Amino acid sequence: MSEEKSLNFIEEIVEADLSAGKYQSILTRFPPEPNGYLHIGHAKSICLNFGLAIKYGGKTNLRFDDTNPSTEETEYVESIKEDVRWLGFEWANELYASNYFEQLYQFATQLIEKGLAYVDDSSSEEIATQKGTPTLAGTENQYRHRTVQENIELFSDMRAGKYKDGEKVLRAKIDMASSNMHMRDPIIYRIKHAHHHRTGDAWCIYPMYDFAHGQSDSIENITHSICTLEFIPHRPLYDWCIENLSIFPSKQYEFARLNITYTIMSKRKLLQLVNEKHVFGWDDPRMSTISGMRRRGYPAESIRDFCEKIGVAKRENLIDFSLLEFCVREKLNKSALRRMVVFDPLKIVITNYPNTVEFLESENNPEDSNSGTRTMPFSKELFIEKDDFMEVAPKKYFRLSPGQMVRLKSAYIIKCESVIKDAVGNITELHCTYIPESKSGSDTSGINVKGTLHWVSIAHAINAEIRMYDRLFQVEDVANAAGDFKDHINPNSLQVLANAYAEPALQTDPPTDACQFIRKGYFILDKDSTSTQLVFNRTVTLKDAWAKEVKKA
RNA sequence: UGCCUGAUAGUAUAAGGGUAGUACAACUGUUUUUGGUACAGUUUGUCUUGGUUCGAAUCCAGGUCGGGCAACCA
Repeated sequence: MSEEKSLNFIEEIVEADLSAGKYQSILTRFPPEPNGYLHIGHAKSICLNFGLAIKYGGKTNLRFDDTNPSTEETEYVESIKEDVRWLGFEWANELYASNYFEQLYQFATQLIEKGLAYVDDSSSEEIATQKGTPTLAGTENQYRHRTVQENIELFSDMRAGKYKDGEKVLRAKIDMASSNMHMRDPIIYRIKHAHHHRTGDAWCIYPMYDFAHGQSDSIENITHSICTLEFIPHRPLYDWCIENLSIFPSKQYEFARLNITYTIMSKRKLLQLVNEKHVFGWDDPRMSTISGMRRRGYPAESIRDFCEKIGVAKRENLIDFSLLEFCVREKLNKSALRRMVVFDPLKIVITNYPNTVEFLESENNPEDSNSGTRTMPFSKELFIEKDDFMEVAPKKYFRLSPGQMVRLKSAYIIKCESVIKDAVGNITELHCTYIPESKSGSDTSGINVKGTLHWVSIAHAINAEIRMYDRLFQVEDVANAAGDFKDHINPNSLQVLANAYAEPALQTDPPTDACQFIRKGYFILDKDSTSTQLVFNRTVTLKDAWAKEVKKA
């Protein structure tokens, strides 16, 4: 039982319960409301719930918390299932709180019969007023003293559709003076003449979260019901319902939700970004949604690894976005195919190279000896990156400049002989010479150069559109920044490069996973690609020590 | 001026009365046909005041600061 990695507080609880014989095995659940797409915060919960079951030999249910028909849709159910599966998890049962509507109705009736629930005719404003404030006790109203029989009939009439929305509610009769606001006779059923995505028009009353969640856990025999910190004040009510209904005692445990710098983690705000067209959709690669990250090229393994690294605790946290990027790079460095793409071209002519084409071999991934090689056409006229040449080079600049030599990756060492300019003095091309005996793999030149550049043969290059993403927000702590969160949107979060020049392998053999454009970063083919136009999303840049050096100067 | 929570490097997370450790970030080097990777190293920390103890991040008491709670949302 003593592993190297220390346990988080929930794992400790589970191990204690198991070793005390409280449970033979554990059952957890992931309970999203189908009113939006899943985001990286949900991934933390998914990894926790499913991870616990895997680690301790239990099971996990996927349960849709669909008790509010006005916000929920089947589209969301489908996306949630896709995202959980993509993350690499399989649920034991696909369930819905709406499966239990009849059972929940019976539970409510039982409470009424025990004198623990009553129908209240007050308006929502009246109920709010009577509730008091955190420092002022609430007051009881006349409806609280209705008889059991009267309540049974009224509740039955509510179900039968005799009342309009808001006319009546069912409340638990607990304590209007409780220091916990949630215990001041919480509403447990409301009237909503709305179409439900699963039960259709069968119901016009719907249970509130507090009367559905715990009971659903209990019905499923969930042993450990894990949720976020804001539900701590609900726990006494969760336990109250289970106790007064005498049903299976599921237990609720709370952990701190995930926050990441420069991003938002709220379904409501994410929906706003989509509706107000600040992004192109739920799966926009800049979004913190699972689908956005998938489209961006983040591997599921990286997201799981990230969730493992951030840990589980009760303290509020704000995780550096760079940790997520680290996880992505760490995985992709090992698995991504290497390719060459020139973003901003500068033509070079190798004056002493014949008018022929040579196919040079280049490794697909130096980190993976099983990844093999590919060939790249090499010719007299090439493109290199404009950034990789400076007419007047500063100290420690290892790239090309007049009279200097560099290696072209997997090809030859070249020397810049002259700079060709147009009438206004713009550099139009470079004339270089190559060292024939410096060919990669059979270099006998004895020359050592500091810089290695990526390149493409102009005649063979194919066109590609590159979409480069940056953080969506400009402030670290978006949720707590002053003003509206939309004031902090980064106006440059997307830069599109319409004409990049890619090596032919990218077209003849399009990669399905993210690949590395050497010296540029990791990129993945986007679904917007067509047979004639490749479109790539930048997943993440490479670390760039030179950029840092330049910044310092 | 209520109730509930929490506080360990810049950010997270361990140490459960006995060496404050790990990861990311930052910074130095070494290696390198990616200024990538890999490797080696450096910097930075127990909110505060008392108490118990041979010994406290850990136990006790007070304070300070942060978060949550008054939706017919979840």
